Amino acid sequence: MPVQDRQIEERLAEAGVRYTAGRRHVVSALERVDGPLSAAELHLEMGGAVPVSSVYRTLAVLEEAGVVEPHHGARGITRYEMAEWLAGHHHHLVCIECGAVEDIELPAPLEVELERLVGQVSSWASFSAGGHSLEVDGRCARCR
Amino acid sequence: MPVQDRQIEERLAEAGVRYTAGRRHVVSALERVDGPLSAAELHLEMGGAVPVSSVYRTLAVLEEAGVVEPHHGARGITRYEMAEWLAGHHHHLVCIECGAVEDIELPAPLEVELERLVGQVSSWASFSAGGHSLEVDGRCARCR
DNA sequence: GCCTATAATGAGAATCATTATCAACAAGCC
DNA sequence: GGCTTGTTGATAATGATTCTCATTATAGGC
Repeated sequence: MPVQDRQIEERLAEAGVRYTAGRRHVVSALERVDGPLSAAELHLEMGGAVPVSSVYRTLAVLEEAGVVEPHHGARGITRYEMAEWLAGHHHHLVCIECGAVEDIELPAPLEVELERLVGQVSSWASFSAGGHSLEVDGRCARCR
Repeated sequence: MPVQDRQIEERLAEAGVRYTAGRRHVVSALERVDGPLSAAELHLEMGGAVPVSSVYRTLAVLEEAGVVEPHHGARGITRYEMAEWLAGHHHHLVCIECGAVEDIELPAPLEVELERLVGQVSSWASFSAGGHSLEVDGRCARCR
């Protein structure tokens, strides 16, 4: 229904896959919550509507199509959130205790500097730079 | 022998643990290579001298004592490198393909800006900020 | 509407990094 | 020497993730 959904459907079509009910479920759960969610958390968030096994597969498909982005955290847990072009560019506060992640936006001037830097990095190193993300590590309110 | 080793020994003593041969092995392997290493990679780097099981335990001890820092990557793999106070502050190029990590240093002016920002963040969010790290994602030379 | 080819799903087994367990061992101390 | 406590190595257990495969849904062509 929302504009986003159209864009997602298109993106999936380009990738040659369907935008099925299960996949819509996962996407809308990710849109509902802000901050990345793991497969298990998504499974819960959807009240068990989609089995864990399918959540994993769906996330892989969505990642492949560039609809979601992974974020690797402590204890081998991978959390996903809507890709930058859908959710906007932002950075993360990561709790070193429980792995929870909060989104933050940088003041425009600093963001501009970062952009410029990332551009330079690409030429220094033999490295084709894509995105960038600033992670601030610390302890969240609950773990303090 | 090097100054570093003294500092590490002290740090471990403060934590109430010994700086044993196995632990020295792991530390020197981490110092030898630049960029973070996983338990398995360390095991190899040391030619199997220290069994994997002990590598994991050693890394946990070293992390607890603040001698090394973890870096969580794709496929649930955690890589470790010498802590900031031993290796200097730096940032990472992360290959989204193979998970390899290269270290980079930021130009001083940008680093200063970052420091300032991280300080502010701590007050905005109910979050006690510790370190920060900028991750630039892309494809490394080998995976290109 | 009905078939068929193909994509997608669910349940459970398999994999792989990591963690815990526990018996054997070493270091420091009386 | 014996005691206490920290450390190690081998192996079993755990937990997130991936794979497999039989079943089900979907899109097109008729």
